[in-house]
Amino acid sequence: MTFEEAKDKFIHTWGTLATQWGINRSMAQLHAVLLISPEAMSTEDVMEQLQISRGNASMNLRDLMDWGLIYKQLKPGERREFFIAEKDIWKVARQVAKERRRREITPVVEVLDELKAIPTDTPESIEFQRVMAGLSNVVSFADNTLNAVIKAEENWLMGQFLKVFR
Amino acid sequence: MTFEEAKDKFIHTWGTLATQWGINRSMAQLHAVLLISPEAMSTEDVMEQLQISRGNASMNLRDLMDWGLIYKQLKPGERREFFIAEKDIWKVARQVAKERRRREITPVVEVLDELKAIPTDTPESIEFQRVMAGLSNVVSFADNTLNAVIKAEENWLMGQFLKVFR
DNA sequence: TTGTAGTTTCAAAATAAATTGAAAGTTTAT
DNA sequence: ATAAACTTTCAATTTATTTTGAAACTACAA
Repeated sequence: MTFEEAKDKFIHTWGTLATQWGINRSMAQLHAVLLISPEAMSTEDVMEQLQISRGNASMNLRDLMDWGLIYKQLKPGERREFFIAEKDIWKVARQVAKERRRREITPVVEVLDELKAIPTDTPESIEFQRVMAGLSNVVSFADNTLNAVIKAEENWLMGQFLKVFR
Repeated sequence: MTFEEAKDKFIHTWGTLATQWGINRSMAQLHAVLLISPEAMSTEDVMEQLQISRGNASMNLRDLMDWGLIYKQLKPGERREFFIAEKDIWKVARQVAKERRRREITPVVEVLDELKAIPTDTPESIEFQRVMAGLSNVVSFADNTLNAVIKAEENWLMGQFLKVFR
């Protein structure tokens, strides 16, 4: 397999995979392209490489910035904007964990807490309670696990930071 | 909030949440309904409760069985099939972890292993290698974490099993 | 100002995914 | 065998999501 083929395969695979999670193809492919590019790229560059429209590129680049996965880079003397991906993959994982936690875990916790509070009189409501309690536990576990990832890396970064001043 | 309201809220919330993961609304709502039902339910029952078509119910009940989240139950003297959900929420979590691992992690590992093998000559291909190696690490971590969930519960089950013969 | 290079927005079009419903298929009882 | 009760399948429809492209907007330069 040549480098070009490998590159295409990666971009393509990443796009397909992302669809299974809630992420759209363009966004995943934009991320893939920027991840493996040693240079910052302009909107025009990525549009051409992925054969997508200007609007699509613009919107998804913004979403990627909202997720904290890519950054704008201004080149001196250049009018247009360039984009560069966060290259520390653990930081990428941390960002994704953070976002997913915020979007997916937090709202469930809130609803479950609310639903755990209903009275248990009938057999149906007792069963309901049991399920809510069980789900609460599982969700807490997921939440703690994600937090561990997020915090572990933060602590590691903090460690590196402190070394400098030792 | 009355019990009926809580029930509706749970079913509705679960359906919405599921969409963010790759699961469709009907499947999630069917699961929710069966989870909180103390009794096994017929296809007709769930169709009526969720106001969905026979075909939709049939297909999604099958998918839920494929995921190992619900079971068929035959009632003596009854011709039609009844469905009951796996009520051990940790077992549910374990099943979901297993399925997602199989569908989402395994294929990525394969592609990454293949892509890690390309030659590193140009600056571009060196960068590419770095990214692939980094992703490999992260994916391995996710894989190990999921496995820990899966195995922890299996060991626990195995422990319970062995107790009987002690 | 006015023009130019660039970015963002958003209604409309294209694409993808979920759902329906009726026909075909199964199983059991008579 | 035939019918009745029930389940599955799948082409057609509906719904939801993604993508396009051109107009509106912004920032800068002459």
